[in-house]
Amino acid sequence: MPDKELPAPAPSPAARRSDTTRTAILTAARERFAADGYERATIRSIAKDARIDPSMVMRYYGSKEGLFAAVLDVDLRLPGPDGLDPHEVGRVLVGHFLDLWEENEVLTVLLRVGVTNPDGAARMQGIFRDQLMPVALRVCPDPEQAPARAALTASQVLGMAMARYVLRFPPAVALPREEVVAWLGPTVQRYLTAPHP
Amino acid sequence: MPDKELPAPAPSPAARRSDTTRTAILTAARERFAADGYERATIRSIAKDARIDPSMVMRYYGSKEGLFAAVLDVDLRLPGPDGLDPHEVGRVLVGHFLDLWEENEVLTVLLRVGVTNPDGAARMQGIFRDQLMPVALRVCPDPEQAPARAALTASQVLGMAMARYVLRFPPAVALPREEVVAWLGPTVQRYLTAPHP
DNA sequence: CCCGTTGGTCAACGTTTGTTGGCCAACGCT
DNA sequence: AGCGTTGGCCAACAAACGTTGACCAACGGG
Repeated sequence: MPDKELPAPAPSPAARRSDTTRTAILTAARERFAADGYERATIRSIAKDARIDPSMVMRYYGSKEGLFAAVLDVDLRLPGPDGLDPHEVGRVLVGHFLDLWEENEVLTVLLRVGVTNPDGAARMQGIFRDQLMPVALRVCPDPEQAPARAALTASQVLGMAMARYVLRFPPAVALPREEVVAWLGPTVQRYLTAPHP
Repeated sequence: MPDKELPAPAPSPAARRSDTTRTAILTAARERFAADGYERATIRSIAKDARIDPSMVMRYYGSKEGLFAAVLDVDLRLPGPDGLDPHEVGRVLVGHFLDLWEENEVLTVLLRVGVTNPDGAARMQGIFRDQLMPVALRVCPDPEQAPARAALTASQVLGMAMARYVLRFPPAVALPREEVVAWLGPTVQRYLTAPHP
């Protein structure tokens, strides 16, 4: 038998018996990547958290980078054209991002790895371009300014996430959610809709 | 590592014959740490950049963490009580931070490592607390709100630095300096001096 | 001139990393 | 029952890392 039949019995998204293990790995990886960043999160530690053998990670995700890519499938679920009151877009966006950041650690992973790893930075650029820019295009007065205004918005949102969830500056952590919205909402509102200063 | 008896012939800042090598190491380390982050910047690669032997790094800085600590001696040189027009503090601070960020890579190192490494985050908190908070205390109306207002300021400044110098979002990089000041200046001004919303 | 001090190189160490292949147990069809 | 397929573990690999200590070369005061 010179020809080896590859395992490949279920290339389709059928339910596999190993799905529980797969998601256990994914969950542990998300936590480890969020806590330690890309380089310090080792496959061995992820495997230990998931209570399986390190070699299983390789089997199911090919490599550390493959696992990382699987973790980083992020959908910001930004509001569509409806539900976007142009007068409230600032507060709405800030609140939405706070929700996202506290709902799970994916965004922390993204930020931590985007800062460390060039591939992570590229992925972050992609998410910014594909998900935040359209919102800016919809609400800002001059479409030509949309990229700049989206970038300004991103800078403020990312900065607060940084101070609050990654660096954990005590005053930023202590700030109640509604107060963050009250401060940052008008800023984002201005970045997106105010006339060019 | 308290105080071991180093060869210590010149514990005082006297001129040593090896100073050129020492600064060569420090320069190479700053660039490598800025480009690669703490974990990926290896002592071997730093030594190769400085064209010396890896063991010299150990000799002069004790360990990788020692070298890292030597790199991270950051003085933001924020303006003192004089030269702080309360009506212009926003624009002044934003401009000053842009200067700092473009003058050398130390702040990029700090941010990159602050995000990855817990010690780096601690150091960043220290710089924030010791250097930015006093400014907020001086210009903001209610001293009790100073920490929160300083944190808000830090979030916006850090976020822009992130988007522009670390993640390199194209629209953020393309923004001319004066436009960044025009957009972010009023924001910081409001965070520091406007009445609580 | 001699010799202690300093600047620097070389080769090796022990660990940890991502990754691989072989082996065994449980399943599910016929 | 029989047997191929799948899920999982174990032991090992090579490479790269931080770190160490032995060794040599040049300097400089007595």
